[in-house]
Amino acid sequence: MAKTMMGTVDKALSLLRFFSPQRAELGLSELARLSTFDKTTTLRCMTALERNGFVEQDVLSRKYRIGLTPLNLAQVREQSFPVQSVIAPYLDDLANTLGETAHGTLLMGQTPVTAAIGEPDRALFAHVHPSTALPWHATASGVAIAAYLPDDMAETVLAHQEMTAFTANTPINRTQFAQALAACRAEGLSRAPATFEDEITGTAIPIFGPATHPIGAIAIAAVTLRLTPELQAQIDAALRRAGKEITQALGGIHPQAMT
Amino acid sequence: MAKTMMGTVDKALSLLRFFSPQRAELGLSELARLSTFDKTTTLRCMTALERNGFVEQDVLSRKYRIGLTPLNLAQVREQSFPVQSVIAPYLDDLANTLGETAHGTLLMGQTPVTAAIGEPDRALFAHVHPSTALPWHATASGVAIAAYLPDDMAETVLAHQEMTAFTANTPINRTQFAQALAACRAEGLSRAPATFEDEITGTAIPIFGPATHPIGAIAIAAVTLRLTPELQAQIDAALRRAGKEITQALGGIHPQAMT
DNA sequence: CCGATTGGTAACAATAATGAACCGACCTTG
DNA sequence: CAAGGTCGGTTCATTATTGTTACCAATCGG
Repeated sequence: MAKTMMGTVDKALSLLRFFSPQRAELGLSELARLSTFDKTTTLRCMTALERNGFVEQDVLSRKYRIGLTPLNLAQVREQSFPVQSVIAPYLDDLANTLGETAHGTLLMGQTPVTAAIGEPDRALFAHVHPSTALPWHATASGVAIAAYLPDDMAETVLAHQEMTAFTANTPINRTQFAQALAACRAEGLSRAPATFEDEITGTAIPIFGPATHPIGAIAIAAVTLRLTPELQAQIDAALRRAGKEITQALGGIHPQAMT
Repeated sequence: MAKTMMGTVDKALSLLRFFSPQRAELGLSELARLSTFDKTTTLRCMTALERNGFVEQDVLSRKYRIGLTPLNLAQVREQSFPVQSVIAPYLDDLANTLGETAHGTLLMGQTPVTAAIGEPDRALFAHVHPSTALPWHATASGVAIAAYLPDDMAETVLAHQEMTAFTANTPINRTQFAQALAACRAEGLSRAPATFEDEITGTAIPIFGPATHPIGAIAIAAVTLRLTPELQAQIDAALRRAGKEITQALGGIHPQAMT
């Protein structure tokens, strides 16, 4: 019974999620395959999206790409309730002072997506793909958000999780994942030692919205090799401070669990 | 047969268009009234949009606002097929050299929306609302785009036009509007002498996409009082040049009508 | 305390979405 | 060059999704 009861608008909207900087253009059949929707269903959704400027079609290749309407919506959002522009300066600051990559992840619908990046001014640093969806279980940001998700949402989100192993350290079953969540709740901070990419250690802290729900997270993606205990301590402290300030700046409220 | 039957996804998507910087938050009933959709229809659409992060609901006031997903989509779009970031520098340049407000309008779905603004460095200049929909008939940008729209789209767009009079000069019937379109096609440039706001004279030139369709326009909103014939000539020349360059930079093609 | 809002729900008839089969066009590939 | 695989797009009977009317509970303002 819990098979597939997705409204048509949900289908249409979810199709947009398959576009990313890496996959900026998608054909009809391609899109239908990815979404597991029928081809005609996909077509109708895309034409509806096109009518409203959410996607546009290349005249020659007939491939689809994100349209211009989202630009408008994003501007409206940022002008009235800025989030990205609030987080960005903190990330730049973190990256500069810590010398490692800082990135902000926002919860978009049901998936965490990298929304802003701050890169340190040095030759070698972790490279984070911008505007790309992140796996819940394998990233520090994902765990940090999931750890504080309200129960109902946590279930719907974690239910159909893939738990694919990106590295040897990636948690691949519910037990390991639950451990990571518990550890995060205990410390108020999530740690991802090479769970997503080898050589990179993630540390993340959630950002809260006005309902004590997490709306995202900020994280440091540090090169494991040069991650001394001292640096880790600096990262932890800096993240805690920045997280608190950002949550406050956005008018958010920490759940009582965190002091 | 004005009873347009719209698909459900169209309804959901069109609901998003009612949000603007001026009206950043909207309640359910409010939204239902604006859209003329039924209340429960509106509710179902909004919850679907919320599920996917296109809107979010204020916990206290239960009002809706644009969500975070559009931020992601906008980033994906600009990273792969930049438009806004291409136009913006031209606008700044135009504003500086001409001393009047320059603004870029992009065709989003069926409506032209201000996407970028360049303001001159002086005390008095025309103020253009950012991220706001523009009327087709009353603005130089609207006319410039409409004049080069493919026939099928022109019909669907112009069919249900309101033609409200903003000033004494606003074209208020199809004949006057058609005249403006013809004038624009003849000159390759549209002129709006106080058709939208008194004291402001608009001049616009369309920007073309790869299919020789207009995808938007750039315009100068000049203070009529100081608009000498010499300045108008400068504006015309600067717009023609910038329009050509932007169209080219975006990989667009001018229709043969324009040389 | 009242009537008029608000957001949200339940139920059913009617409409609109669905997906298998089909099409023509365009590639490779044998 | 014809076979076999794509591709985007169309048609149409079946069926599930949608819109509608009605009803609730909670605010709001006087």
